[in-house]
Amino acid sequence: MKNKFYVTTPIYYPSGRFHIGTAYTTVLADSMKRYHKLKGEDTYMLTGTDEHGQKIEEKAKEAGQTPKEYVDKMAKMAKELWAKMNIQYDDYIQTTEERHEKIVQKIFEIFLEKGDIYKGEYEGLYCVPCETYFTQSQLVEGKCPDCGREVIPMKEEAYFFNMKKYVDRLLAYYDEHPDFIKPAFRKTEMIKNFIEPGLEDLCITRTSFDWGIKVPSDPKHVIYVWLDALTNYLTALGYLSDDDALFQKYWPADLQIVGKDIARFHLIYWPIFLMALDLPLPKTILVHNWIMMKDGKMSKSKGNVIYPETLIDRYGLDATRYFLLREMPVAQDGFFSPEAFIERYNFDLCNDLSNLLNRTVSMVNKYFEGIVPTYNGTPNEADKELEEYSEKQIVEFENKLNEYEIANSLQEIWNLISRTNKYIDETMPWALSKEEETEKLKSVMYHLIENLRKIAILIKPFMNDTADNILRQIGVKEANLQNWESLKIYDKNGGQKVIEKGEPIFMRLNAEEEVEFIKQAMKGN
RNA sequence: CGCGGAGUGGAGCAGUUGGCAGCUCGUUGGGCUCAUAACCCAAAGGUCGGUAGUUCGAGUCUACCCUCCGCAACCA
Repeated sequence: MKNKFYVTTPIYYPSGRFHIGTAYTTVLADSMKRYHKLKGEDTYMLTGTDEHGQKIEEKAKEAGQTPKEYVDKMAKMAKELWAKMNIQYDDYIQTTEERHEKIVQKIFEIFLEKGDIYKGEYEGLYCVPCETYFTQSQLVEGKCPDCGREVIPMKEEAYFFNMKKYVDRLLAYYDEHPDFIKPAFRKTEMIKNFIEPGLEDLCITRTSFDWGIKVPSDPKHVIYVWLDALTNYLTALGYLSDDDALFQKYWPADLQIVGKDIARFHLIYWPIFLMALDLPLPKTILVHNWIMMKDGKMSKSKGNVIYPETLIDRYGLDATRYFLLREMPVAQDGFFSPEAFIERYNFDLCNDLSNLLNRTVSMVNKYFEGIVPTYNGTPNEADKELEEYSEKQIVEFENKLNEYEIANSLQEIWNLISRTNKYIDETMPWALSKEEETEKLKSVMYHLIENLRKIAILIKPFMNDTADNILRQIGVKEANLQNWESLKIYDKNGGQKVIEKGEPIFMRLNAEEEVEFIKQAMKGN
């Protein structure tokens, strides 16, 4: 029986163009999926868009479209971006699809019957012109943060979910499942900030706007964002539908990735909803931080917004994915800067990785007419050491990745790349050639090609095309030398022909020019 | 007020269970020539925010304090 791996991204709110942060979350999910797939697991990845609510209604009006026309257009754009980024999602859910809306209504009625939902009054500070409620802390100088006008206390009839009923169970669950929340400090944050002071019941309906899922038994109410949005992870699998085969197979989720802005909803309300439905909880919810700019958050007015397309079009998909994953620490905010991007490109990708491939292919051609020698033991002192080091790095890599320390796991791969570059200097193949130490030279070439093979497999989840390119250039064709299992093999490579002239996978960039290019692109946005 | 995170050589960061302070970039010097002026080696550079304490020994534990960032509940 194969392991299964179900990974989700949040459903994004399509009120504007997706920026690099959205791309980051999705690349993270995609990479984890590809990693588990490469290990032979049965994987399933879900992404989508959260398409209800007042803001969408407004955006649609601005665009002169119906809300549904608007969200369909946005979903199409999102899918185009994910195609461009080679995201292997298995399903894309839109919360305006019938398969979702029907089930959300069903879930609402279940909660109502169970007595988890009750009708009450929502009280808040209301801005009449903006038709929006705000909390005290959202106000700017006591006034509406959007239009600056006075807000007035208002009440409206609303349904609430009885969160208090489940608090103890939630805390017990936190306690018994240390892997449930990563990084762990998010758990402390939730407990200290929201649970200990007394968890409030969650308002789950509104009557002040229309663009949402109607409550079947009380249709003047529209189901408010969180019950609608969070349940997408279930409805996409066909939960409570006529065909729930996917649900049976994949639930509970193995990994749910969310940004820190929506941590509270995923770490408190979401598990409680699941408990109320008597469903198992996801194994891990990974909360990642944000991509910041040197001068703070990305914003159009600061002219520091970077879109993924800009980087992909000029530097390629793999370089962009590499930068995001390598530079963002997950548990801490990461910083984007044009300088850092170009440095990563030039140093890590060109100098270290691409150059290692290039010099190796060139030497195999020069010394052995392009035929990779077969394994002949370890006649060089350095061979054995390299083998041991490589083996160790693969373990380190997996340890880090399994803890979702993505940036560090990539670091471990690059340590292996550096070590392999160093191995060339240690063994000095050019000297071995001159001295006609053929057996030793063969061993060196073998070990270089073998390490490149392993490096290619290791980077495959993150940089698929680059991995394939490396394997092609070193002539590795058999499938059983390209899968995850084959990382354990060290003596079955060889005999094949490398390409005659190495093709640089990354070419060195002119740092000054490119930094300027990215800066201009950011201003242009 | 409260809660969470961070404060380590010029810059950006690692430092699970306390035991000679590491990495990348930059700087300086050297090596090599297979490779994209790339690659490899070496050196300089830090009283690990502050104070007090626990300990044979603390960047790592405790207390208090300072600075920066974020959160503060229905804003997606």
